[in-house]
Amino acid sequence: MFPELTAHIRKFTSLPEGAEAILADYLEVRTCRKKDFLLKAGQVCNGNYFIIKGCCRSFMITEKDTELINHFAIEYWWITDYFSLESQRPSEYSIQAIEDTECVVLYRNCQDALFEKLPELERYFRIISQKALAAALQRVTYIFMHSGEERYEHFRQSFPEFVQRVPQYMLASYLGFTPEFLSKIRAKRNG
Amino acid sequence: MFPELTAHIRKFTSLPEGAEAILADYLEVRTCRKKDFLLKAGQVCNGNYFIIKGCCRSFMITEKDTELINHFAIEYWWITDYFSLESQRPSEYSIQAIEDTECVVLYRNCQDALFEKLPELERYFRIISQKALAAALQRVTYIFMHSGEERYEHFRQSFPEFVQRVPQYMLASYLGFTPEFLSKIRAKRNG
DNA sequence: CGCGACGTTGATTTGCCTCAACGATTGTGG
DNA sequence: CCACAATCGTTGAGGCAAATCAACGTCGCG
Repeated sequence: MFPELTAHIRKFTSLPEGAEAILADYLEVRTCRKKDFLLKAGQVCNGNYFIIKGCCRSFMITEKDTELINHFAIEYWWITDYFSLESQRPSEYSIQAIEDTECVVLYRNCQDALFEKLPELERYFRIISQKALAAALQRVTYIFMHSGEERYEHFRQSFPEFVQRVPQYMLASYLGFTPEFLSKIRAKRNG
Repeated sequence: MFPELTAHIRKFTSLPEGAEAILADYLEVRTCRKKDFLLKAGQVCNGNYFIIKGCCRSFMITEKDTELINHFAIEYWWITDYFSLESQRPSEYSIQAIEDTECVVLYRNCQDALFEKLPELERYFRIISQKALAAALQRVTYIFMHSGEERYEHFRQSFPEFVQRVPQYMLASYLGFTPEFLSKIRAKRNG
């Protein structure tokens, strides 16, 4: 049913016979077009989204009315706001497709029942959350240790294909500086 | 056996009869004095530490030979390096007590067996990891949205008692600026 | 075609760092 | 118990990375 997702789960834990059928009962596929929102700031987040094809971003609006991207997700990544999802309080973030996107949704109101039927998923989400947490902590230290130019260079070398997929102003936002500054970095490299 | 820990677990999930006895089989208490290391950079991290009393920090050494703190933990917080713990590869971080500290240790080589006996712990660690992940992502956006002065002010108001517990140069490191700069912020507030 | 979104470039400003010198406090060995 | 060193915090001068603001070129799309 969801071959990409089950393959991803099996990277981290085993699944019993018949797991696919159970997953099919509790998960949904959702498609959305570029610029559609999976979550709008102010709403309660009610789903966790696993990208099969496409690309999404999570961002918030700053006091100065500019967007600040705190997360991208491409194929085989989950994206959600865990704060809002678990507390069921309004989210400060929006999640938006930046390409036409197809994803598997685990809705919050199905989650507990699914975990009861398939306890291996607790383990799966524990492991990927711990990995994501380690990466997020690492990101903070990386930000403090390196200049904007170094961060861009590092990101470009780590995800060369991804840099082509998103507009520059989004990259700049994710990396924590202005589009003008990114433009100047690029000019210097090529000059 | 570990009343602080079981109370913490029960905040997030239920525990069966006899859970305390099982936990007692798999967990250890460890005490260490100020400046002792729970993990040194270069070693493989083999435990996850739940602080009962005291305070620890996790930090790395930058290229310029200065410390960069990426995490504090006080009473009822877990601290570890999940990257090293799960991959069993050498850690880039050190974890050190900054007060005399007493903690409960879950060693990596006991973890799987314990989770098998007490599957509720998978759920517990999933939930607290997701919360910590949300907080870490939030921290990045907060860093990008606010000046050093605003970050200090926000931290001070959020954790007034904690600001008293740690030396200023550690706070400055955690907040991502120099001790000199923190000193100037404080001078301005009091002036 | 014309408008809005995106990227570029330059001039100016600013938040924070670096370096250096100097008190205050702590702790440690003689 | 004192002397001295090490650690920690403060203050000031000068410098740099990156922001801000503004103007302009280009492309895609309704």
